[in-house]
Amino acid sequence: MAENLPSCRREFVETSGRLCQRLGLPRSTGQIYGLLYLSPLPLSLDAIAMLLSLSKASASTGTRQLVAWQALKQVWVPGDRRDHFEAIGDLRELLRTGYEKFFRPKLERSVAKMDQLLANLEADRRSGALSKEEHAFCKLRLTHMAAMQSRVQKLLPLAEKFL
Amino acid sequence: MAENLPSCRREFVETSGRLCQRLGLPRSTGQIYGLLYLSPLPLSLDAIAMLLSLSKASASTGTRQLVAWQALKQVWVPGDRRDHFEAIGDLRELLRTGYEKFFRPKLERSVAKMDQLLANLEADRRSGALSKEEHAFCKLRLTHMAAMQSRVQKLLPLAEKFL
DNA sequence: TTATTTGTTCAATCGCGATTGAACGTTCTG
DNA sequence: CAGAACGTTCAATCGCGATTGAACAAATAA
Repeated sequence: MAENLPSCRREFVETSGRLCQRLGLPRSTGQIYGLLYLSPLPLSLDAIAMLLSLSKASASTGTRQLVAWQALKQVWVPGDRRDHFEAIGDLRELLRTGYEKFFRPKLERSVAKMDQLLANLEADRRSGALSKEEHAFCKLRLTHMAAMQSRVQKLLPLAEKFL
Repeated sequence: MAENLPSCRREFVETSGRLCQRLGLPRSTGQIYGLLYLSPLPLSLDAIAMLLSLSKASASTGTRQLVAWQALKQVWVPGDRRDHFEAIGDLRELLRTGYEKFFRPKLERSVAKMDQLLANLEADRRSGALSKEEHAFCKLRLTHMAAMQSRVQKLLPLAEKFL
């Protein structure tokens, strides 16, 4: 990022990059979205790579990821055969699809996992690997956790409406 | 983790370890909490390290972290001068303090950052680094984001009550 | 056709933070 | 007192995933 971006945009790129990093996503992805979120004009891959001092490879994978998340859209710029990208500014919708594509599947798998754990618990009891007391204790804790899980599952759709 | 844990507990350790890993926390931390969450008896540092095949150093730092988050408590076991640890089973409270200690400070800093960005925006406008149109566009987007931020800030305390 | 531009893919590298082993201070024990 | 048990700290290492450079395919231009 050695380039001629206004300082507020440079700072925003840095911030959004770090945010993504904290969330466990590639920093470059956040930088790309940050760059385009404050860009009045759509930018080409080359421009993105140059403005952010990223390799073309990173820019390519990053943009495709972001398009898949519907955080960017590709726009056609007359007289230029390169793809151009612009940010989709609707953050609410972005959160919604993020939840759908990211959190929800994970939550559902965690619920399935919990079922599996509870089944395993009974199997261990039958095989004698767990004493009666140990079994009772684990069952209590696991069911408590399962209850919390389902509360979270119910909460998120509500949160979506609230935002 | 080469040890004599019942398979359901071994699996739970693995799962909670991976969960923490996904959340950007040390895997060992999740493993420790998972081990103790399903342990009817408090365990010593040595026992934790052995059962999880972790170094004493990891066990030490992990347990202290978890104690700081009020996810574990230290209990005294008569006739043993080692510290013993047991999990605090109240997950709701755990989430609450996690929010207080982890999310809230981060949110507040992000709000401060947003103010700074908006100030920077005006400075760039005055210095001529931003054209009138660019300034207007960025301001629109940033204020939109600020609004979303404050909605999230209002949501989280409500979510806490819901759970 | 050949040369150029554009974007993707993939093995290799790099950076960052978790993990470790060793050295340390402290507290207990004999 | 010396020696052992226990926990912590810290520099060094290790693992994992982001990032890259190069090779590639596809589309366009000359």
